[in-house]
Formats: sequence, C-alpha cells, structure tokens
Amino acid sequence: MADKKSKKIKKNSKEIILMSAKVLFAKQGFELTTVREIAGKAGINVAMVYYYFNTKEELHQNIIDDAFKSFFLSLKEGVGQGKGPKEKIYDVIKVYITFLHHHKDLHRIILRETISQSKHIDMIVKKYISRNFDLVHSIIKEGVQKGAFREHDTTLSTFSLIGMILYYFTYEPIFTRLISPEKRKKSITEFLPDHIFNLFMEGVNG
Amino acid sequence: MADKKSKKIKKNSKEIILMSAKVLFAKQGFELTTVREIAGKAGINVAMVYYYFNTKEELHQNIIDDAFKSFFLSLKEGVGQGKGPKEKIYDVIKVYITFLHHHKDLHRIILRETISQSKHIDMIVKKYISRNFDLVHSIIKEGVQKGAFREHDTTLSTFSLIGMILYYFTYEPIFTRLISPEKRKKSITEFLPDHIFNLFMEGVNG
DNA sequence: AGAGTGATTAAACAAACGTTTAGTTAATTA
DNA sequence: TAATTAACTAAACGTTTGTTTAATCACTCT
Repeated sequence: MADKKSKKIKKNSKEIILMSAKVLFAKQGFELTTVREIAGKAGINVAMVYYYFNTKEELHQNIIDDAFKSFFLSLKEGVGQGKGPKEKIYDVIKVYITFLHHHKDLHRIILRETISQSKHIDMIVKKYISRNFDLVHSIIKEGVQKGAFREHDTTLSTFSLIGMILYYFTYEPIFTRLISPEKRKKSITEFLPDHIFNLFMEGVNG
Repeated sequence: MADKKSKKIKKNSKEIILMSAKVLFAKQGFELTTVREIAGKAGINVAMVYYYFNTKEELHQNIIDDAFKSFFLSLKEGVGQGKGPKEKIYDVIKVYITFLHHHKDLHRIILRETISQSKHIDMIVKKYISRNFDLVHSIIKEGVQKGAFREHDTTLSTFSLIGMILYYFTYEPIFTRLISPEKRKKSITEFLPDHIFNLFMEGVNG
C-alpha cells in the first residue's frame, strides 16, 4: 500500500541525470552547476551521480561528446550527395541553422567549452570541430575547382561562412531584440538560410 | 637597512589589481578565478581587493565596463567621417580586427559575459553591444540608400558581418591550426580585413 | 613629536563545494 | 527460500571559496 519512504527502483536514472545535467550545464556552465543541483533536478540522491559517473568532469565530457557526435551526423546526412557545390552549400547552411535552432543548449555547451581552454579542449577540437569544418571546406574547394565559385582563400571563406551562422546563435538574445517585428514572428529557420546563402554568394554590392 | 618584512606602500595597488584580474578573468573566466589568485598575481594581500572593491562581482563589472567603453571608442574614432559607405565598412572591419587582435583578453571576457546570462547582462547588452551594432548598421543602411549596396535586410547583414569577424577570435586556436603556413607567419590584421571586405561585397560566386 | 589617516597585513569566518563512506532496500539468481 | 547483486540513501569528509575582522605599518600635517 502507501509508499511512505519506499525506495523506488528506476532503471533510467542514468539518462535522467544526463538530461538534467545537459540543461543545467547549458544554462549555467560547468562551474556554476552543482552536482547537488543536477541530482535535485533529476529527483535522485547526490551519490547516484557518482554511482554512474566517476567525476563531475566525466559527466560533462559525456554530454559534450554526445553533442558533437549528433551535430556532425546531422551535417553529414543533411548534405545531399550528387548535387552541385552551390546546392550543397545551401544544404550546409540549412542544416547548421536547423540543428542549432533545435539544440540551442548544445551550442551553448560547445561554445563554452571552446572558450574555456580546458585540458581536453585540444582533443575535442581535433575530433569534432575540425570534422565539421573539413566537411564544409571540401565543398567550397570543390566549388572553386568546378568554377562555381571564384578563386579565393577557401579556408578563410569557410571560416567566415560558419562564423556568420554561429554568431546568430551565440548572440541570439541580442539578435531577437534587433530584427524586425515581422521576422520575429517567424522561425529563424525560415528566413535566415536564404539570407546567408545570398550574402555568401553575391555579397551586398549594389 | 635590509627590508625584512617591511610594509611597502604602493600607490597603484588598485590598478595592479585591475590588470591582474583582467588577465585571469580572460584566461579562466569569472567563476574559476579566485580572489586569492588575483591578489597573488598582483603581489598583494587578499584583503586589499576588498579594500578597493566591495565584491568580486564589482571588480568584474569594472573590467567589463572598461572593455566595452574602449571598444566602442576605437570604433567611433576609427571610422573616417566624410567617406563613402564602402570605405566606411572597410574601416569598420579594420578597426574590429585590429582592436580584437590587440585585446584578445577583452574579447574573451565580453563573450563569456554574453553567454553567461547574468543579471547584469541585459544592461550591458543595451549599453554597449547594441551601440557597436547600431554604428555598423547605420553605415550599411546609408549604403543602401545611396545605392552603393543592393536592397536587402540590413539588420541581418550587419549581424552577418560582425559575426564573420568575431568568429575568428572566438575560435582562434582552431583557426590558427587551419590556415596556410604562409599566412600563419603574418599577422591576422594583414590579410583578414581584405578577405572579409571582399567576401562581404562580392561573395564567392564565380 | 604626536595625532590622524590611509594602506596593508595575518588570521579567521561561515557557507558551499566535489566526493566518499557505510549502510539499506529492491530485484535477481540459484 | 536463501544468497547475491544492483540501485539507492543519509550523513559526513576535507578543502576551498568569498568575505570580514582587528591590528599594524607608513605617511602627512600641525
């Protein structure tokens, strides 16, 4: 009958911890998020966190790893094979914006980790950020070879393109405040891809 | 003679604290930087920090305030009056890159503060980031009016331009690793402004 | 010379942190 | 059913944190 203080056995505690931690890390960052806080949000005991993860750091790394993996996977699957360079670039922009729009928390975590210059950052950078970059870079290089794009430093333009996109999410609260009321009603995924694609292709010259 | 444990009176302790704190906040962030650490780097007692600043937070705010002020000032002074929109945009790019290149620590602090969603962020955003944005935005709007730039959403292109620039500094360690060896020898202020200017004007279309 | 003032110090404070311990309960196996 | 294993808990551990206290030193002014 009545469950008084009965110990309920949940089999998915580990996943609940990961979910709670992801939200809190994204909102407050690694240092400002307490292990007790994570446990509290997950509705479990503090020690359970250490039952599944050796340290707070390990839990954090786990989340970052997942974030990067899913990002790269989306990008790889979202870019249509057999298309021309211009269409591929449009796909890249679309996937980047769509993914980040639906995983704002992950973008925050990635960005934070990039700034923090932790010991593990080097491994993470090599493993994931560079993979995303290389994928976009190879498309642009292909475009130059085939004459779709003009001759230029493709490393720099790849960086510029990704930078244009990421900046919207990095400074999203400011962005939302500044755009026109009509566009504020729409989703960012509707109008932003076309704008960035046009700008990257044609520039603003009149 | 010999100064044993003599108390030396330094009149510039406050400035030394500010300098030390700036470096440490930039490198490690607010939470990871200890008041004892700041005092240690400054070569003074911990209590001296609280002699000049009420809290660690107040010291931090002081540094951020200075950072934003000097940034906006550089921008305002660096953009030539009486020039055409295109030349002004080039100036903007040049000043942004030059300033950030010489104040990498400040950029890190600003970025960190933007992500952190602290209570004071709203005031800071309104006060400074928007001011920089408005300055650039007004130049682009002027360019469209005068026919120098094509008709387009100028809010979005302003965001894109600033994003392109800032991204290089946000992800600088990755960037340095990826650019060509010849460019790595040069300073970023030499080749980056022209690249971004050309890209923003003409795009990559072949 | 001595009172007054600002700069500086060592030492302590309570609170919060990540982590560990030792034990309890529920489920599984034999 | 008894023994074993996995899931869970309350309480404590030592350390570090931001901050305060009370006293000391160096200097200026009369």
